[in-house]
Amino acid sequence: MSKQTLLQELSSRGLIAQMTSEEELAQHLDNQSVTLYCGFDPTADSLHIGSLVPLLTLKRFQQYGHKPLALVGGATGLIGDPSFKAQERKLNDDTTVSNWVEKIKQQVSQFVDFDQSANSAEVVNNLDWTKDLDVLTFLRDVGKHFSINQMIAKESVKQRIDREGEGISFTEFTYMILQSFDFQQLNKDYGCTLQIGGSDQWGNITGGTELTRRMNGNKAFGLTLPLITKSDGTKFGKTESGTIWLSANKTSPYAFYQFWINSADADVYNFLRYFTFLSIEEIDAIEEADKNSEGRPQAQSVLAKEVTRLVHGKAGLEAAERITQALFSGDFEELGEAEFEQLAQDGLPSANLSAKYSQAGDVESMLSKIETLPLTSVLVELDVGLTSGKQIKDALSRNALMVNGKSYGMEHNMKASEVFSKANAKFSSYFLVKIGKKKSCILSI
RNA sequence: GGUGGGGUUCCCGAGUGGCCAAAGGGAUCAGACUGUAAAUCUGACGCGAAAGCUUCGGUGGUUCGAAUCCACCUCCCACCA
Repeated sequence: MSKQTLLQELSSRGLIAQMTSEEELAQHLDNQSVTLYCGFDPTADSLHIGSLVPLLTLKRFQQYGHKPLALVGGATGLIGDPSFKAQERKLNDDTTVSNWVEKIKQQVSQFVDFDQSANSAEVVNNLDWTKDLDVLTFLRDVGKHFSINQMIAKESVKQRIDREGEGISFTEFTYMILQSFDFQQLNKDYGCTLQIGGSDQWGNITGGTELTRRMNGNKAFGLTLPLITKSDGTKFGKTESGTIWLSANKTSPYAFYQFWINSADADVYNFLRYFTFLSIEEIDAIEEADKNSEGRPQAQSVLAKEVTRLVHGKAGLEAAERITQALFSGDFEELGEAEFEQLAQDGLPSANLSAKYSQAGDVESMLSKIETLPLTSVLVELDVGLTSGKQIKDALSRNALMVNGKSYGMEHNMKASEVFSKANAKFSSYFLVKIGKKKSCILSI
């Protein structure tokens, strides 16, 4: 690793949005191993790729010898962060949240090292120090340090307050105080002097540095990461099938890999800087090479490969590549019988027709059953990632429904039994169904 | 508690008695062109293969006919107390 400082590296990756007292922070980080933290609130049973940048940044700090604390918001998750949210959010009940906390703890753990060395990472839960805090103590010892005037002036809640037709509850308004209290607490217990987070967290973070100064008399720092944006202005991290999650149960490694491979040219080099540990030089080299070559850039596949490996490991990456290879680079004719099984296991949606449409599970009665059904409803009922008959109808009307390489049109809609006949099946039992270019599934009979 | 303003299909947002499954925009999907890009063009976008069916916070009512009018309820917001 070159003799660049951490802050220089972060900045050349475009990973710094704002920081408190830059000069002092640079010194602080150069002179010693610093304990820093970043919070992750449990708003679902998994984190999504929006949390990936802070997670990886924690690791970058650790690589430079600093000690990361990953805070899971068992307490703050019960309240809900109002920062830059247009609307008041629904409260989740405490058993749900504590379930989520457990899952997220695990997830967070895979991104930092717990090697027990001096800068070994730790996971903490802010419920541990807030659950026994009583209201009066909180109001007297903590609340007294906050000025409402300042709080309502913060950009993160200002638009909520100003916006016609919306308001903010005291509960959410207090979120900032809780998060500030976390920082102060970690400062006291772990000597934590730096908090990082998304740029939407700036207000909450500076609240924490202030409180730490007032309550503990210690200097603390904050650093925020940029909001990841896409060149076309649409929201990063969402696709038609919804959010891209880090959990393999919610977003398969294959789908995850596909998400990255579909990055726009205008974004992909930035994403390489944000989401991978490739050096700046390597990334620049890729960009240069792509510029000089005709046709398809290699950046997307490098990105997909790197990030998928980070999140889903080697096995997950291999599965994703196997499916991608089978579906996109030419002919599936070369797939062997075992590979059909493998694709289903690797995360391509799959279903068994006989099991669904025949009580005895035999092919004959299945075929006679689907004889009367339109393809559109068969494919939807099989629950292989096709949510609406409209999608299929649309594909049929353009002959874009491919079953084992053969395309079908609207005239086949009432001929499901013909399409899925034994004669058409690969190895007498498999169908690779493609709807359009990018949606596929495996059916067996 | 009072006064006023609101709740429309994923989101924003038109629509104030029939021509409304409901304008427009965004997002999304598909096709053509491509590189599983971008841009552009085309189509879809409540459910349904279709005939048709179900919607405009809820329940009742007026009417031949209601997202639109009336009553009550409910939730949200602002201001006042």
